[in-house]
Amino acid sequence: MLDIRYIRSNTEDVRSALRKRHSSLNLDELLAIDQERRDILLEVEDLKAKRNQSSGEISRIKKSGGDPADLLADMSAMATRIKVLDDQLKRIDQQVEDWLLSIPNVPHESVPEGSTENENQEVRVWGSKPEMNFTPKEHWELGTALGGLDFETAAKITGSRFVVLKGWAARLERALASFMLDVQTQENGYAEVMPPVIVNRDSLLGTGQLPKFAEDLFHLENTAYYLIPTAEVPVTNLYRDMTLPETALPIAHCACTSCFRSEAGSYGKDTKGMIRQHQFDKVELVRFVHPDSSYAELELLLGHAESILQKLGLHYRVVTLCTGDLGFSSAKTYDIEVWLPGQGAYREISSCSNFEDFQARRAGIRFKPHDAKKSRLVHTLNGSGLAIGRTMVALLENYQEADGSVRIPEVLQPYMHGQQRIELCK
RNA sequence: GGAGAGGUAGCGAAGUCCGGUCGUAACGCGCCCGACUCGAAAUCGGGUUACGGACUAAUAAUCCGUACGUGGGUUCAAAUCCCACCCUCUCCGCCA
Repeated sequence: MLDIRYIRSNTEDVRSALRKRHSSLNLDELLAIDQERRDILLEVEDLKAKRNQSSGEISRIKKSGGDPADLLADMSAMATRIKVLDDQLKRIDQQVEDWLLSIPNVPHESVPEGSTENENQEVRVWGSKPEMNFTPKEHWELGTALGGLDFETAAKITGSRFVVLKGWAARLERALASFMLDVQTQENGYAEVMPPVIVNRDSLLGTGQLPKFAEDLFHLENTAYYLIPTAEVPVTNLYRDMTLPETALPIAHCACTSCFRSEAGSYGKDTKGMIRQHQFDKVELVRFVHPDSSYAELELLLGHAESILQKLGLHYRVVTLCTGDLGFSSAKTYDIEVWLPGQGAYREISSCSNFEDFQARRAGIRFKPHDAKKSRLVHTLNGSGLAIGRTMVALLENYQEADGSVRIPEVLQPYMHGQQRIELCK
């Protein structure tokens, strides 16, 4: 959410940001209702000031045994008017709120302009494509043949876009989670949490999934609860409506949770395999930082996510999302795209974003500067470190051998009871 | 699921029965500044909510409004009375 005062005084900047995002929102309407709101506010607050004064007088008159009948008549008329104005105000407050909740974040100046992912900007490439003297297979083919991935059974017990992991695959899922969490907690300073994967509306409003993107979420029938699409939601909301001491910043948390996405509107995309599932596990990194350092913090966060791929020896590239591809709440996002030899494509495995104060304003996350009276909004950042299912996909495709087996990278072997190779699962 | 108790500043807590300068919110603790001290403790003095609006270059000062879990209602006036909901705690039931 943007600050209405910022929109008022920097209207052209916001308009230009909306244009870059190809948004058709018309700010004039918002500015008009904002003006109307303040006009009403002015009148009703003036009346309330008078009411407060008279109320005190009535009290005094009554205490000294007098009769405040004249004042009471005045007050009655005033009360009626105040009620009318308060009702108007409530309606218009809601309108302003709805408006503000629907305006996307302003992209950072370093974000390239563009309309589709084709205009994302490559930042760097790490490693190189593995050399294979055979035609690499896709992960679902390998994983199914090796007995670890079972899409058919998942379809029976639940439906499409689910998978049953068996044997080595189930263990590899756990191994990856442990490995990633160990790196982030032991080397990169994140404090691990395990939050609920079911959250309420306020939490989803706080991070920006609601009200605009309800169709992407699983809503639990007859409740006010939703399944989380990412641990970003519960972890960011750990500090909702709190003012933190400045010395506490930066705060860094990591969490491994299941994530649930309805994938409405992605029919036909990635229908085979584990790339796009309704349920998947992900290690998420979340940082709460001082506004002055949030872009340095974004580079740091990106590095933490990259370190996992480097340790796993997986070739990847980093891209900056262009304005047209940028998420609603984000001011700047780097995607890490891992190379998948079977697909012959780079695919997103992590997304690292700086939300600046966009989420903090919605969620009421502030800090108290040591040298100032007023609290300020923190900046929030998050990134995947990493999506576990997609990491398994990358491992299968990158470490496959001509005979259909798959090598396990050394750093993971301790987590796999020393297993060095995935062969047919009995 | 049943019964009971509770939700007021950073924390504890008074006020609620019987509505009226009680929200810059008693009192205690904590925290900040000062005095005393070589320094500290103790003691003494002072200060210490957030948000919105007006005025502003200002996220400074000042003025006004709002907020006693949340949302409604009654009233000239609600922390206080009425209704609904949420959360916490205790006991019982059920249960991984």
